[in-house]
Amino acid sequence: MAYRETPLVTQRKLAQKSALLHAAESLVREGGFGALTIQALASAAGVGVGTVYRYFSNKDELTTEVFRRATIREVDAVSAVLDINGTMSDRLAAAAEVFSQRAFAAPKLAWALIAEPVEPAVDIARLKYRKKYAALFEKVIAKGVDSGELVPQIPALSAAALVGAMAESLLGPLDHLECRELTTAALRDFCLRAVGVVVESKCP
Amino acid sequence: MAYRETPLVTQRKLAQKSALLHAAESLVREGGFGALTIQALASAAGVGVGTVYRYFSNKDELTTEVFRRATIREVDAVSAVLDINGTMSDRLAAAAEVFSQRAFAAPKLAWALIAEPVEPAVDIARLKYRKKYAALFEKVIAKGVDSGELVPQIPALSAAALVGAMAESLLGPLDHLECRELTTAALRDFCLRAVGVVVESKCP
DNA sequence: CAAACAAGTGAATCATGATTCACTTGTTTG
DNA sequence: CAAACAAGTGAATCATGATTCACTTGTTTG
Repeated sequence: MAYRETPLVTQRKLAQKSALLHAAESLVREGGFGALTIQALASAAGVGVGTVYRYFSNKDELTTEVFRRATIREVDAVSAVLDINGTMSDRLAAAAEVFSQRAFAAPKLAWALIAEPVEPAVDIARLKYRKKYAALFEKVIAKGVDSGELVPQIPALSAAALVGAMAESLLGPLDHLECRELTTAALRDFCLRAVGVVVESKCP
Repeated sequence: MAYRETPLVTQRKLAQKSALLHAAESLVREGGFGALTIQALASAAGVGVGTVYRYFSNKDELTTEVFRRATIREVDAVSAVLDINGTMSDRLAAAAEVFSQRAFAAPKLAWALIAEPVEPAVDIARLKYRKKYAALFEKVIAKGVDSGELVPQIPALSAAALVGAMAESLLGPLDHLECRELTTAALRDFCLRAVGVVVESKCP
C-alpha cells in the first residue's frame, strides 16, 4: 500500500543530480565559482531553486562536490603519469607537462580550481587537494633521493614547492594560449632543476 | 569667520587614521582578514562604526590599504636583499631566506597576506604584489642568465614559479616554528637549484 | 560667548544571495 | 481510480555585515 521508490524513480533522481552537477560545472567553466549561484544553477538546469535543495543540503555541499569532482580528474591524470615506467625525473617531467597541458586546455576551470577567490568551504577543499598533489610528488621525490637520482632534500618541502610553482607560474600565461608549448617546457625544466636533476650535462 | 581646519586638527585626523590602520593590522595579525570587520575595528579602536567611514570611504578601501602597507614592507625587505653585492645566486639565496624568516616571524600575518580566503578586492591586490615579487626576481634571474651564471630559461616564468614555490612551501610549516632553520635552508636550496645554480659541485 | 562647521555616534537600513515552506505536480500502490 | 507520498516550485524570509543618517559633541572664529 505504502509508496516505495521504484527503480525508475531512483534512476531519475540520479540523473537529475548528475544533470545538476554537470550544469554547475558548466557555470564554473564559464565564469568560475563566482558564477555558481543557486539561482543561476536552477535556471541553467531548468528547475526551480527549491529543487536544488532536494539534491544538495546547502550551497557548500554543492560547490565542494563540484570542486571535488573536477579536481579529482586532475589529480588522477597527474597521478597516472607519475606511475609510468622510467626514472623519477621522467615521471616528474611528465607530471609537470600534463598539469600544464590540462590547465591550458581549460583555462577558466584551471583558474577556478587553482586561484579564484572562493568561499572558505571550497578553499578548504583546495588545501586538501593541494596536499594530495604534494603527497604524490613527495613519494616520487623521496624515491629519487633514496636512489641517488635526485639531490638530497626534504621531499615534503620540495613537493609543496613544486605544487606552488606549477600553480603560480601558469596563472599569468593561462590567457596566452599561443605560448602553450614553450611555457609547458619551461615549467617542466624548472621543476626538474628544482628537484636536482641535471638537465644539461656539465661534465663532458 | 568661516571654520578652517587648524594644524592641530589635521594632525589629530592623521593620528586617528594611523591609529585605525594600526588597530586593523592588529586584528589581521591575530585573526586574518576574516577578523577585520568594521564593527570589530571600531570597538578595537574605541570609536563608533560611523567614525571608520570618516577615514575610509568603504570596507574595500580599508582592507586594501591594510594589505598594501603590510605587503610593501615585505616586498621592500626582499627587494633590499636582492640589491646586495654578490652573485645573482647569492642574492636569490638571501631573498628566499628573508622571505621565509619573515613569514616565520609573523605566521598569521604571512598566512593572511599569502593564502587566506579574502574578498575579491584584497585578492586583486594580492595578485598585484605577487607580480611585484615576480618582477624583482625576474630582473635578477635575467641578469644571471645573461652572465651565464644561471642556466638558460624564461626569466618571467621562473620568477613566477619561485613566488609560488615560496608561498606554497611555507603554508604547511608555518605552524611548526621549530623547523624554521631547516625549512628556510631547504627552501633556499630548492630555489637555487630551480634557477640552475649548481649547489654541490659535480666535477671534482 | 555664539555662530558655523566638522568629527563622532550607533541604531536603523540596505544589499546580496542562501534558504525555507506552503503549495502544486507527478508516481506508486491496491 | 483515489489515497499516500515524494518531487518540484518560487515568492517570501533570513543571515551577515556593510553602510547610512539624523543627531550629539567638539573646534574654530570673530
